Amino acid sequence: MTCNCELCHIKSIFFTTIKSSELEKYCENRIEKNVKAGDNIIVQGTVINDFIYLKEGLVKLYRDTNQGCQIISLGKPMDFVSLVSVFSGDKYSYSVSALVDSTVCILSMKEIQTLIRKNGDFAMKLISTMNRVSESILFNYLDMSQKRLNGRVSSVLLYFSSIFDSDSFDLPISRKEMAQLIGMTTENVIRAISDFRKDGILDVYGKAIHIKDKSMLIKVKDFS
Amino acid sequence: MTCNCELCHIKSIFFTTIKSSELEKYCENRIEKNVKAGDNIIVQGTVINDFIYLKEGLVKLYRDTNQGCQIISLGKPMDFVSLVSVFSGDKYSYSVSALVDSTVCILSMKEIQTLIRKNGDFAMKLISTMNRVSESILFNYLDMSQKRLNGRVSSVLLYFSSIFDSDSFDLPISRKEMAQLIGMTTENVIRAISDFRKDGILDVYGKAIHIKDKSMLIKVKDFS
DNA sequence: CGCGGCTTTGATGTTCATCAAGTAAAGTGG
DNA sequence: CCACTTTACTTGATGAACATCAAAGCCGCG
Repeated sequence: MTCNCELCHIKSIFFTTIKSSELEKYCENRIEKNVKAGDNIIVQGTVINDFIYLKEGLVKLYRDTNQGCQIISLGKPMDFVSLVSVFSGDKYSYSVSALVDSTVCILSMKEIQTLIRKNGDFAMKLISTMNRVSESILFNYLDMSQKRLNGRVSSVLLYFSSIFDSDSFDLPISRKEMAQLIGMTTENVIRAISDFRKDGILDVYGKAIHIKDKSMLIKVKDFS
Repeated sequence: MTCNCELCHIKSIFFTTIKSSELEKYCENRIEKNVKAGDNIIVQGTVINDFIYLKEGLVKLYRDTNQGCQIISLGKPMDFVSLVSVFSGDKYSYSVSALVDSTVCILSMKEIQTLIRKNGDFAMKLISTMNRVSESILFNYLDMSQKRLNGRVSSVLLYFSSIFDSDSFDLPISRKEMAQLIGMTTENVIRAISDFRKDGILDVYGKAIHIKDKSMLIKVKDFS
């Protein structure tokens, strides 16, 4: 395989701290894998051997509890996939699956651990990246918990609008998944979207969303 | 100051990876500080210069938002104080204050960064400790969000029972703080505690709590 | 083409927030 | 040390937000 990590658009996460001469070695040992929408990338309860990150696409991080399925966060490239528990336990405490066709890169944990020990700059970079991601997940959660139904749905819609960089997009998740993400019931998510449609804030055709009144949607996010 | 880090009961967090000969240097540069119940240790919005950890006592981590004050988590020794944002931003995104008389140790961030770069074992230890703490805060949040009022209050009471290692203890937080911790109103926290008292699960005299029926309290935690 | 899961709407009930009002406790200044 | 003020605590009544249940249409997939 031709090594192309030098050209990878997210190499800044790890590889700015690695000399080009060394990079080739890591590059060759890595596995790049395409996953289809719906495919599992990580399964809760399995042993952690790999260090996985998302190169392209969109994923959901979730966990199954006896109260049902709970979506912890959505991840895009630059957000980690191999997140929190990678260095804290021996088994994954959550699952990850692709929401759209995606590409992941897989390195062995051992190799990463060796890098941490050998390359202090890499270690620093990794720590700050992981903490930034953990913090954003946690604070997003704290923000969400202060909002009511309509505010939470607005947040999610605006999140998609921002990552797709458009006011028109196809929802990459079902109504049910949105409910699992914001901690409400499917019925009430549907009602919220319906309200937005009736109020002229959105056009909705199934999964296709067009935001007609963005400033209003932002107001709902901030004051609801 | 006599260096006593060798004897510190929480030196395992950091200092098992540091040679005794070197330890003395870090030990001398550190500041040990006693704080009284109610005192601030970290103030949201201030610049991060120090690496602070809790040696003894109990603290609350909280943030002020325009919706009011939100308690993010409680921390005891071995849980970090200088948590998430230490390596992810330049300002604290939360405050920390002591719930009981406590002792903190303060090192300079620069020194810690030097250590990370120089000592790979230290870096690994630090990463896994920080991730373990981040993960436990996040998953505690996820668990809480699946419970209703009485279940959340049970969880908090059982948490205190476990850290004080007794069924009789003085609540180190007010009803209002418990409300901010579990995301409910003060009135409803009081009602929940009142219910437990009426049902013979607790004896309550102000802040003094005695758990009379622990198995019932656990059932409430698990099924409510 | 038929089955199961997703979506949608309505009706009903539960859980919790809000408002109000009063008591107890704790801090403050003379 | 006491009067005063503020903050914490407590209970009840009411209403809002959300879950649950039910029923029906839709869509995709084997």
